[in-house]
Amino acid sequence: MSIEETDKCRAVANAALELIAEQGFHGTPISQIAKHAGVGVGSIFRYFADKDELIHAIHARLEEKLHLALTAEIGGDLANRELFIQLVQALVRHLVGNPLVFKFLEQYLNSPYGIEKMREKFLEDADACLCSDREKPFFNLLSAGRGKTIKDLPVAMIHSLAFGPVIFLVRDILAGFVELNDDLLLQFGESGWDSIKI
Amino acid sequence: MSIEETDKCRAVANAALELIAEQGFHGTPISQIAKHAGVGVGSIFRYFADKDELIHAIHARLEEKLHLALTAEIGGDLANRELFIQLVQALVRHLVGNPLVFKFLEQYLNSPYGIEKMREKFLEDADACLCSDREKPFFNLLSAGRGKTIKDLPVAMIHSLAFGPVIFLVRDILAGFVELNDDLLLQFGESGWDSIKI
DNA sequence: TCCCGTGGAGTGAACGTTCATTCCTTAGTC
DNA sequence: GACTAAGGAATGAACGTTCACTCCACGGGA
Repeated sequence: MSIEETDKCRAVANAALELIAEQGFHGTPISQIAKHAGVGVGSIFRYFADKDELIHAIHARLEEKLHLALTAEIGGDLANRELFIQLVQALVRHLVGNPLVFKFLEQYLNSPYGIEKMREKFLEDADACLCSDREKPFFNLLSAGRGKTIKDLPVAMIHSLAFGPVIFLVRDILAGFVELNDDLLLQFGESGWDSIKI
Repeated sequence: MSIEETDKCRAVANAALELIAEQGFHGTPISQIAKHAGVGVGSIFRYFADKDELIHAIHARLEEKLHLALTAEIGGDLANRELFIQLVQALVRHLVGNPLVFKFLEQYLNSPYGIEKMREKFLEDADACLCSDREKPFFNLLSAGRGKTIKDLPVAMIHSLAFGPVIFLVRDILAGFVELNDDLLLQFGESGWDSIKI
């Protein structure tokens, strides 16, 4: 069942997102999700075949929202300094502004759930996606510039250089280890570009 | 009990490392670890108070080995292009050469186990360590160069720029998405430096 | 030399708990 | 009354942990 179909469905998904982001997949029993959503345990299994399906549905929704949030702000060729920096800024802002999303996705991508998803995606289209759906559109745009404005390295390496720092930075911001401001974020974006530009 | 005290103890730790790296903490029951180690279930609880203690002990051992592997190769001021590049190369090589170590540590640091460890460390010495023990010595060396050869950004940000790409790259290499050679690794190290150098 | 007593390492069946999932009951709507 | 949605107690599987037991190495007495 689609995650958006009913109010209860959304309530379950939101409750699950909140709890899982804080406690992890194995730390949040269905019963707790049900209570937090104000719903009976049995109802959850009316909306989702099992816990896995619930988790995958949440992931799909978050990926979609993230995608929309970024494509709304960014358009054009990322093999271009200013657009790349805008992308990095938008990505950091979105993730910092939605900590639950970040925490959930981080867990998802570091779990058997995400690993499998990632591998499926990789097999079906080796050039299009590496670590997650998250960067797919940007990934293509980045690889387009290889050898022109961007170093002629394997796409996965460009990807690591571009997005590795972003994930680490967001993690540290949410942990309270860094305080971000506009100027710092700009410098961070520029630094990322420095690592991949020719 | 120390992880090195007896052969059986080591056998348990090695079995646990192998299984947990592949299946995750929650995917590997004690019973399976016992079988894989050729040991009775009860014996494990003779060596380690509980499952958590076993996991922490493995983590401690891996951190120590990693630390030794890197300090053996690297000495001097990392706020210096060549040494920084050497560090990145050594780190990637060690992690790629010991996939189980990488997979275990990645899981550990993304779990409540590691998060707590990380926070403890941070509270006890806010400047010394951020994401894990892994980079502590290098972290200090990196922060020493801030404003001289390295950009004057918060230490955590330098940290993200320096190590974020490394972790992402190793993950992609182990997943089979990139094939590494000496030249590529060198270019990768140089790219990392480009992002943090003034 | 042999035998028996002792201590402690090693074991795994059994226990209690937790959890995902089921399924029967109830409430609501037409 | 018939039908569907919702609820939550019941269920059974899986897990971490315990504990009563086995086994072996060793030492001292005969």
